[in-house]
Amino acid sequence: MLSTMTASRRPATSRPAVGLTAHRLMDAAVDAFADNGFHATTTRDIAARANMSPAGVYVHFASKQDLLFQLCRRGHVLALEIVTTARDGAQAPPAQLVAIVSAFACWHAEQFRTARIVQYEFPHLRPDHRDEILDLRKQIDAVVREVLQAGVASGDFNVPDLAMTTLALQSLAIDVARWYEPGIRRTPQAIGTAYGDLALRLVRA
Amino acid sequence: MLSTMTASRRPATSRPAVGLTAHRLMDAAVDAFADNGFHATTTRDIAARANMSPAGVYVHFASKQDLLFQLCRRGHVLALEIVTTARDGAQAPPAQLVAIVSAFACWHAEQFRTARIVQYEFPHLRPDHRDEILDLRKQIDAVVREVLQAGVASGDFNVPDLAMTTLALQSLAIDVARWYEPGIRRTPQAIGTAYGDLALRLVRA
DNA sequence: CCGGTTACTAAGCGCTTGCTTAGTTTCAAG
DNA sequence: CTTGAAACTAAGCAAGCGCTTAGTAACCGG
Repeated sequence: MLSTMTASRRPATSRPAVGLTAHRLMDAAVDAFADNGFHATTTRDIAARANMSPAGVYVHFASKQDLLFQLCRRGHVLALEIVTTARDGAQAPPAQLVAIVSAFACWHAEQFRTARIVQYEFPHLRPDHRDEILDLRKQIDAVVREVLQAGVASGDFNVPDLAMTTLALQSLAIDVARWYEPGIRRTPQAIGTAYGDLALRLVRA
Repeated sequence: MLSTMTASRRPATSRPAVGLTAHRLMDAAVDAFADNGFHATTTRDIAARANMSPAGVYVHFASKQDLLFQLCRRGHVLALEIVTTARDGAQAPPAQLVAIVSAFACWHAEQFRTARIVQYEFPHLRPDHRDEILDLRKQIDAVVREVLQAGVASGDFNVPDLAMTTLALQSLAIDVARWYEPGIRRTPQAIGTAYGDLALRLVRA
């Protein structure tokens, strides 16, 4: 992940990479947007959570919209990475599907604040920004769909409606971000395991 | 449906029931909240969509929050009604489950604007209002859970984790409101049918 | 020591917000 | 016709918004 690389404080070279305070601001914005939604969050609130003055935000981000966009893109890149990594860690389609849904659901619980922005705030982006994000979303969808197709071809899966099942599998994981809250009875890992099992049930021959 | 009863214009008796313009305002607010979210919607926008002056809203509703609350309650009552009606229209647990998930998913597509408010805007209610809504949500959850329990008892279902499966079944239907948009390839009915089938797969022995 | 760049703040500008106020119109009941 | 309640609007208020401006402090290459 590019965006979480060495948060070097005043590095020897004059390249601040992505910046310490920029990260502090992004973290603050994740919390604020996830708690109150994009529109109900004020730039003053974000700044306060990052222990800065309101004007300090604009040193690092062009606008509140821009902050949402960066958060949204970082979150989507991460989500795609999690899904592809899960797939690549298994061989046969059934194991791949379990790994994907399990990891995806687990991430939606563990990082539910980021996930909420990814899933529920991204429609509030400006059209051009939204298009860039939609491309990443299509890539995630493609990973799931291709595993399903491979499973159908190998005879492991029985899927009457490929597109709808692809969507339903993602729905299961995505909706975790809506209902999850920390301190709940299940750990993110337990949720992931349970959902991996449910995913297999949805497609088995 | 109670909310769409005879829109009597200046009725003979002096009882305006629930009011013509009040309904026009609620419909306008549903569209506005669903399109832009609660916080990004202005009272001026709602008023304009209902062909009124901004001040006219406050003849019928105490505040913007109150409008959201009324919408939210009406939507939840309707959702509960749909789920119980679906259950009562079938006898055995498998048929009941298919009916419930099918009707619930179909509703989330057909009335996706209302459903978005029900599912995604209700957390923005004030705590006391939110508690009243949470009670309705628990009733919906109970209907699904009881059908699952009955199916397990009758040997029709195999459900290792009751609470999680109850949640997952609702997730499938709820998430429809997030991705559905009019003009899509599938009709709400087709989505309902497909999701009823998926629901059975999730629980069958 | 200098000149320039970067990170930051205090103050505040222009605008929009939810909502109120004062007043008008409508209309049924007496 | 008169009265009074109800539905509505034009105008606007106080508060809060995103963002800018002007200025300060710290630092770095030369």
